[in-house]
Amino acid sequence: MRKKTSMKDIAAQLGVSTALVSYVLNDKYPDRINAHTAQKIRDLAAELQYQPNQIAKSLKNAKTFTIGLIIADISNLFYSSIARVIEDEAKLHQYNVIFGSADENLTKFEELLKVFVSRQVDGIILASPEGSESCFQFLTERNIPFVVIDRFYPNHKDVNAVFIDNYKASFEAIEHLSQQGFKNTALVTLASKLHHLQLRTKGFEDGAKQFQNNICPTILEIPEDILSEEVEKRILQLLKNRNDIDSVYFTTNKIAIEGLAVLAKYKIAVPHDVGVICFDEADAYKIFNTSITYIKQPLRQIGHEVVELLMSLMNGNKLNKHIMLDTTLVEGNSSKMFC
Amino acid sequence: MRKKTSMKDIAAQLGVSTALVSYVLNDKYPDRINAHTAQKIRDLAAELQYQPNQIAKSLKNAKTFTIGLIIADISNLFYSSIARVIEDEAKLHQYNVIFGSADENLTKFEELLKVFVSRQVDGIILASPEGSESCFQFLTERNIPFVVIDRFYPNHKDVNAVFIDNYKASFEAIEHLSQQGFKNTALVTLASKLHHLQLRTKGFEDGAKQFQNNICPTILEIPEDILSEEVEKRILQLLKNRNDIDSVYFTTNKIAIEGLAVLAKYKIAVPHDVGVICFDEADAYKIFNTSITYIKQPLRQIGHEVVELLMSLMNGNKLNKHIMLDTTLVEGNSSKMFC
DNA sequence: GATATTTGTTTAAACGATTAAACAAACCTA
DNA sequence: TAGGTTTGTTTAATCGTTTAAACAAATATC
Repeated sequence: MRKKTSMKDIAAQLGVSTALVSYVLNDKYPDRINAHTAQKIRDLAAELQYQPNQIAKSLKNAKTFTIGLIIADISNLFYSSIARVIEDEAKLHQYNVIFGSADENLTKFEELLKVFVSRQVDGIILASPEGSESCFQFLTERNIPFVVIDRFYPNHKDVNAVFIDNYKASFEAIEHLSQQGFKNTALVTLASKLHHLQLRTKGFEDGAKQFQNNICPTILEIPEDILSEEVEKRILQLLKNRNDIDSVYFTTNKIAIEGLAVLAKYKIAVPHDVGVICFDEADAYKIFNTSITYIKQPLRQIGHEVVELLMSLMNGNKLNKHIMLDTTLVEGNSSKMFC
Repeated sequence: MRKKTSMKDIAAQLGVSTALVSYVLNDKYPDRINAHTAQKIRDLAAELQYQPNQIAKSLKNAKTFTIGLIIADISNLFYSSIARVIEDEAKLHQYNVIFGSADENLTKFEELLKVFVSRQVDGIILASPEGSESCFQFLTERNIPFVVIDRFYPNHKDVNAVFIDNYKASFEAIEHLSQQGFKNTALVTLASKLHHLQLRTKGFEDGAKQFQNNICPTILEIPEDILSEEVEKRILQLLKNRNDIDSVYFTTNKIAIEGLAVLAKYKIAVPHDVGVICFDEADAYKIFNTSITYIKQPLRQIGHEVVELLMSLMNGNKLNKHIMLDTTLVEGNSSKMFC
């Protein structure tokens, strides 16, 4: 039940000032301080298991070594994987991460932002929800460095961001399907105005036009808050009643899982009855009776780039970077017509 | 680029003392302070978008409103779901969460613990790895409230913990399989000395004895750090070469996914060729061609109980609670012999 | 009208660290 | 031996809050 040791305690026990203790433990004037005294201080600090009070340090230095991370939902595999990488990368720079889930909800998001500002985080990484653009000004005014991940706001080109080439990923996905012989791909996506999702749709449309000669391809938009059974109904309708559609492209892993579940449940054979390509990885793919072709995001690289960029901003560099990374197409059998 | 507003700024602009500002903004002596002055202070605070410096508050009050969370790996669905619930529950009490992944690695774990102590977290929630028992004394000495989740250390009955009835869950899983007609269940589990996993094994053994008259049931232990192909080989060997085994019980969701993937890949029909029951939920189950029977942990309740318990400890209550919660068996077709 | 009470506000120390500046003693140096 | 330099350490202010205690002016009490 011992009280936590402070510099004061060490100083008092040795009859020196706290300044000296601070200098020694921070190796401040190594050639000035008496070696013997220094050793005594270090020994006592070790004996009392002194741990500096990071809060006091933060107050004095106006630096908390904390990064705030706001994501849609920590229990979504994509975001938790990103969170994991960011945690590791931050640790390399002695930074810690505090996090919050915003659930694509503007109010929650703004609440979190306020809390992070209150806690004097040195920087923020965020995947901000629809309509959150005003936060950019809020943070800029307060001089708080931040980087947007996953998303991109074309009206805010001044905002630093790390994201993937969503358009190209989609475009190439359709190119791939077409090369494999699929002539009419349908898109199943989230109903959302978020630019990165729009780009996935755009890439799909342009790909369909270019590679499948399809000016007006089928698009199914699933609203965010819809019930699982309703999703099932809509996807089933698309797949059962439309013989002209020979393949499907799911634009998020959540939707892909819903979709694959429907395929499994209604014994729609992949790729025989319908070809499949998905965005993002998922554990679930391992279990599907056909190996799944999917678009893989470079998670580790995203995490690395975003932390490096943020560190640079926190070091006072004025930057305006848009780091766009490439995805990889991991080929399974779900997109092979003749297999 | 405006500097952050402090109480000092507000006080200076209105020609009052910071004490008064503090009293007003914290509603400290509402019937003492001149209503007009109070309003002026509140107005200016709003106008300048004053956000209290939580760091300074923490230093003064010796309270950070921060909970440290150490889990094995934030990118594992079970832990990220728990993290999510804990985040939400903590928020209800105005607490924030800082987190770290320990990867079942003792050194990383101890590092994290030190960082959290440094940062003066008010309490810690941890799923501590094998061999980490000495941390309990470390935390107790420093008077830092903590609660263990998921795991239980029988040699440390003084430690507060929230966990599920692993033994019963396993025991009932075998009872269920036996009721459905399965006569010889094999266990596939992680090679680990962690007590909660041992209990899953014990429950299985006792269940096999009781319900299947099997004194020495088959157990396959998978080492933690093994390659995926090697896992596949071992599971395949078990399932293909042992005709006497009619069902399998996977004790973690990670292992279950590996196992189900093997079943899917080698067209081993479930439940026709082999019955299946799994521990923990997974998105992946949705996609399997048979609906999966699994043991569901009450995640929300675990998160709720652990935060409530920690809050109580942080309020100075001396408690010694072991909160054991029940799991639910979610019945799918994978464990129905005649389906 | 002297004293007590209430009302409204300020003063100053504290939390645990950091750090510029001051200081004292010991040691050159010419 | 006076003045300068070096060595080793302390003093005191500071970061942004909180809060007990002090204080002054206005009001109530007898």
